[in-house]
Amino acid sequence: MDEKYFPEQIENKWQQQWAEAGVFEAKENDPREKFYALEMLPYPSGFLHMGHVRNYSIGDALAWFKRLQGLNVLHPIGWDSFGQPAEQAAIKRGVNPREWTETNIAHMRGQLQRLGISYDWSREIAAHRPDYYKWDQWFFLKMLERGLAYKKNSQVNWCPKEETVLSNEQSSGGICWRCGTQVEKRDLEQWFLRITNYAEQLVADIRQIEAGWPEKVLKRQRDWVGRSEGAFIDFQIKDSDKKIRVFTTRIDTIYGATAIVMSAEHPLLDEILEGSTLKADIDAFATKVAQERAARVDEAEEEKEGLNTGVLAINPFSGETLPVWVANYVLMEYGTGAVMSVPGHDERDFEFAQKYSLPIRQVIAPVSHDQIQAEPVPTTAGDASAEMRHSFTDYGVLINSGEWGGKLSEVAVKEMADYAKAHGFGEAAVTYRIRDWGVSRQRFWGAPVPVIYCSNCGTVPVPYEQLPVVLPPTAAFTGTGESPLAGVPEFVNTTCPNCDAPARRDTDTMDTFVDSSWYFFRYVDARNENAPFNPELTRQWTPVDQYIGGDSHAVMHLIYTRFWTKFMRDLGLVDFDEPVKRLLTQGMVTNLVEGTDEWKAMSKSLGNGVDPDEMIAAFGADATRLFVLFAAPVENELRWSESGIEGAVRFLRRVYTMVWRWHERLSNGSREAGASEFSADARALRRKTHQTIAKITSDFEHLHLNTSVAALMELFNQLSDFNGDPAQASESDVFAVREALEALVIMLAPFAPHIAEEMWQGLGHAGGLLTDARRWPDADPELARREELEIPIQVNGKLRSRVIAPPGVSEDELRESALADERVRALIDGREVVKVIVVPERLVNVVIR
RNA sequence: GCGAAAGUGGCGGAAUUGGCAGACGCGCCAGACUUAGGAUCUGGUACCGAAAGGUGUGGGGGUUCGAGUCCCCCCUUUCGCACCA
Repeated sequence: MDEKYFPEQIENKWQQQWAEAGVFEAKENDPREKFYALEMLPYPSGFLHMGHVRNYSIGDALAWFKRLQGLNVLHPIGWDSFGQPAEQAAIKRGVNPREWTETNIAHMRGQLQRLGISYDWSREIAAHRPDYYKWDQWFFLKMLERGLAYKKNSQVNWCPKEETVLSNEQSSGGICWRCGTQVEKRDLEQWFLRITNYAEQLVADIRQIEAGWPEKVLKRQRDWVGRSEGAFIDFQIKDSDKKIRVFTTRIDTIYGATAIVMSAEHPLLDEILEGSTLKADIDAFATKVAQERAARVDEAEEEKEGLNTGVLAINPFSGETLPVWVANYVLMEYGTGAVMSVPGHDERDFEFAQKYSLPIRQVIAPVSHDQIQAEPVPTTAGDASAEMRHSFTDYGVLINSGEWGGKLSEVAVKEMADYAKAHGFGEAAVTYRIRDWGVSRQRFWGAPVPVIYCSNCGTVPVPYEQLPVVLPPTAAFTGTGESPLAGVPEFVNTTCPNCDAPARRDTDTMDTFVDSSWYFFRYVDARNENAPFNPELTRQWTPVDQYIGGDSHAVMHLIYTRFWTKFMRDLGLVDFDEPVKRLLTQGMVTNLVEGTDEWKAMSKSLGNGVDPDEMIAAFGADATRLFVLFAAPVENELRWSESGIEGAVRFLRRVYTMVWRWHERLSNGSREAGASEFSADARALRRKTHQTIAKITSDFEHLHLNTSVAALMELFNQLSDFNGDPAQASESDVFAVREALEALVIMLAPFAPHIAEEMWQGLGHAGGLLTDARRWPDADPELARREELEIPIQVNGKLRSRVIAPPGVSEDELRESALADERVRALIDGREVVKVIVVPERLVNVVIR
């Protein structure tokens, strides 16, 4: 090692050695316990940003830790390389998406390598290459075979700016998830995947991962699936054989229904209004609602509006006739697109009824023991609108409900659904908010949908042996909204696999979330040409032990990949339900926006970005990574600070200098503890060493990396205090220093691997830190134990003194020495000692009066 | 509006089961070495107070010998959801 710390030199040296020795390449035939550490694969935009650096530094620390602990670690990386930016670049600047993407990947790979992230590059994948997307297509065909992929003409979310279809998740809130543009609705033939078939499992299996996933992610997933238990009820239309089906979670309130309210988009409307003089009005209303919804910019709720259709429906329980309304607050996308309006017991219905003077009827009374009822309970089934100021939405006891009166809501909910089923006008039902996953994209830069349309045979799947359906080299990027592939005759025109007649290919490509739904299974067997992966190998490596990424993927990616895993399980490719055991959603990296005092996520448009390359050049990869991990807990926002990173270099340089001072003495001296006794200082150093080992080892369990770094600094500080002259040091001192310094170097490796390797070598070790042997030190609890305890003494809860006591001191002894303490005696003099609380080995509290 | 999480020095943040609040770092102050210091090293650094001592974990109450930690009310911030029947 050199006397001075030159990060660039050391980092180049070790990056080269690691690559040559292939130390990060995971081997299958390895008997050691496996660990799969995974970070979300990046989109190759061209440049790494600090969010990536944080993500990969966390993952790398864990990967190193597990390797040093002697585990067989799989730590791969790849590229989410299909997607819109490449195509935008093609449209705007005429560059070829493939070349653009490959150039970006090459650049970013270089950046990752300069950061020294310990990836197994031999398993690198890229979604845009035919050897990868072939398997997207393969999975698509499997879905098709099993009826999980289907085509339907549907209203889809359309982003006018990006000229493409978006999934429901991608257009959440009516705006495009990428560009923020107001989303429109369009009618298009689209491929869908039946994720709804798995809705129940997506909720139920959450309990398998509860322990390892952040609750906030699971909550969002539960909300997305939106499971809701209730009942369907059919309301017969008066003087007609048509029925309106409603979904309700509160069938117990059905005697309180005073209207049926349908969505303005409800397909049944046309039928039931046939010949009605109001039809034109209703149509106009429907158009208006659609427009208002599309134009809604602010997030506020619209005022409820509705229109009476003049049609009447019959309440199957009470036989009563109810008016049928349409209203803007009933959504076609949820439930059945129609509700029974129970203003007495539903806030929205209440508001609606108030506005349109519909009757309000109370049919549930609160079950209260001693509490005065807030609302009067009418004894007749009359209109209660005058008395009620709010709806009463709690469960209670049924009143004004015919033969059901007196039953508790909980009971009625079940029995009334059974009754409806027995009489053929409804049944208990579970609905879900989640809808099927629309995967068609009118895009060039994606995996082509492997389907052929033949005028004789109809829709024909591309035979497996003809996969992959390869993208043409280029196309005309007009940005017209039609897939550019439609303008490439060599691609479109083909022959029917069935009858050899001329036929046309599907010109849509798949949503890029398809690529990322299964990519981490491909890492396991990245070069397999005959299958997406070998199930034997996935059995060895998956599920993923720890997945790390931003929480922006809490719903889309992470729900799709859970769905995909369940599908692969049904195909027999994997034998578990959940792909990821533990998930960490790391916080954002923010920086001050110039001219303000606001911390915002780094971005080009705000001009507050920090270039990782510049940081590496100025401070080194090790210091950059160390700072990123030290500056904040991994799940918190990380506020960038240039002076903070300087502190990290300072620390590394100090450690390096200390190793330099000792390295000759340590690499020659005896490795035995020797017969001589340890001095008090040496014992204290050893204590700190073993305490630190214990602390960091357990911190890794919860990825408390910031406190691990702090512990390393503490150990170093104690070493500095110990120090002394290496040439004069006794054998036992040398032993204590070696123990501390070697532990420090090894435990630094997950945070700053290059300098750790360099120092390890400097301390006289050949062959690098990573071998098959378990190198992580073990904490010896005996050595970590304190020799004497400083026990705080409180009087009436206030700290007044301290006494020194040996470990294992008895409660009586502690009490005695506390009461004998001079300062305590002065305070209790002339007062009555009420009691003395002794917390063994920790604290004494003398209570006086 | 609903839901969740969080509020600790000038800043980022530490603090097993309630038991010494402020670890570690940044910044700042003083000193040393220096032609110089935005390098390095040493020491100091919650607040008030000359000191003794007192006060302190968003605010108010409570439980307890003892509360950053537990309970209740309120305030603020961030995030998520937004008519889900």
